[in-house]
Amino acid sequence: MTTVDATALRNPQRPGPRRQEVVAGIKDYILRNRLKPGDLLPTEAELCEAVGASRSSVREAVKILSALDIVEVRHGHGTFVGRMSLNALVESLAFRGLLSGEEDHHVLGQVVDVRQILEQGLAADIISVLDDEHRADLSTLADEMVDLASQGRDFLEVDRAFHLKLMEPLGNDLILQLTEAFWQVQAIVAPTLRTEPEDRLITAQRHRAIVDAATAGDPEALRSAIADHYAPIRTSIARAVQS
Amino acid sequence: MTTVDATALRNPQRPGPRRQEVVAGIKDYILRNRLKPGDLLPTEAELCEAVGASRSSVREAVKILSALDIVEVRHGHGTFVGRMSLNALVESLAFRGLLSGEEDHHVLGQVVDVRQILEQGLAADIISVLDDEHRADLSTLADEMVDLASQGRDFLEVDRAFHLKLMEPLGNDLILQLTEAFWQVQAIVAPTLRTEPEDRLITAQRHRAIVDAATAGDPEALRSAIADHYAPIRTSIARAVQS
DNA sequence: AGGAATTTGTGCGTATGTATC
DNA sequence: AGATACATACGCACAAATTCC
Repeated sequence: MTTVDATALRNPQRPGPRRQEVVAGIKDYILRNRLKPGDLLPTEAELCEAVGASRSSVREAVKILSALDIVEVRHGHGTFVGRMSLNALVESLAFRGLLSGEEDHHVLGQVVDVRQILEQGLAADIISVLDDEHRADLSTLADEMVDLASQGRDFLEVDRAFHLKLMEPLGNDLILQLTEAFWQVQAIVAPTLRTEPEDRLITAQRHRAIVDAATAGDPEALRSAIADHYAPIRTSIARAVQS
Repeated sequence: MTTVDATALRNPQRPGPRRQEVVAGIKDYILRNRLKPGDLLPTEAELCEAVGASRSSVREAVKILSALDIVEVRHGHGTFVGRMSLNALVESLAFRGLLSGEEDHHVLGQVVDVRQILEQGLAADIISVLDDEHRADLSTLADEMVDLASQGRDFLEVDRAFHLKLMEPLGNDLILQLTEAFWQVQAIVAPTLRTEPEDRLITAQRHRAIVDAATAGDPEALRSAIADHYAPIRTSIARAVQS
């Protein structure tokens, strides 16, 4: 036998375009066989035979599924079930932001809004699940950010780690991935703004304030600290819109 | 002349796979020419010539971009700039939910968590921007839901309209689209649960309570009403996990 | 109404690059 | 290092859908 049984893929006559039948067929195949991320799929040739379509159609369908991270293609190796990450959300939103940017940065502003809403909305939960270890980690990250910022260096990766660490103890993968996704969108779109070095230092220090408020256990103070943390980029956006 | 000038697409030697160069090239083309959603792109043949790739590669690249709704292909008509909706998020998340479902519904649970967090996190803002017209609309929708539920009929579309209406006055397109996206994911994944008719009636009535709390202008009461509204589906999920 | 032109959709054959054993 | 299996890329021919004359 080959890699897997590919005969369970055939689906009766569906009206739509060929390529979309293949997309649905591959999805059905994954569901029917209870495949998990990382599992191997049939080869292109086997998929062709199974669904009765040509390589072109199968390839285009696989490309659509890979764009959604439903499958993952490794050149010369095979096609595997993907991790269904939110990369597609990042790609789509980031491009929308780049397209609307350059003049009016309203998409970037909306992303900042959502990030703030999520973190503020979770303030009470964050406090209630925060333990000493996470608090220490956050504190270290905040200190690193202030150090880097005071040296005039950027602290992108530390900032990313901080916001992920803040959400981590909640134990909700989706929230973690949304946090990551919106952070990435902002990281891609924000460079179209010119940011003042002073603002960067202020932003770094505001992370320190977030840790302090969380440590104090005051949800209202934490919500304020989070809002303050996003204030510099909001003013940057407002400044860019005026000019 | 043809549709547009396609000669501004060429991009010098990039290391990656051919198809990905084409993806980047088409993105650059859209950005460089400041195209907006709905604008026409060059034909496949023109794109091939512009980027120096074969039609197969161009087509696969276009399919990737169409999966992200960055472009939209209309058979026999042409390729256009897409609306960059969050369909990709829905597809990816919904499939993840279907894959994890059938036994443990933890993805569905996380989606419910996020929906609740967003609505609760925005409770105060919702109250502060709510005007009489929106309140009346929400009230009508809630009544419709109770009517339908008491007749044993489903009220999917009304439910969708209600949650969108709740977010609408905030004036943030992204929040609106995220609300829509998560609602759709839940609508796709939730049918793998068997829901009791009683729960549906209770859910309908809880929308009435949300409107009342928002009208009263009490943020804390609104947050409670929102949490209560998601309680039935949470118990359905918990019940399914046990069995 | 009808048919030609344009554009995307599909199928197939072949050659090449790449990873694994 | 060689062999095998696989995805990648290219080019052409024809089908299907849409538009326009």
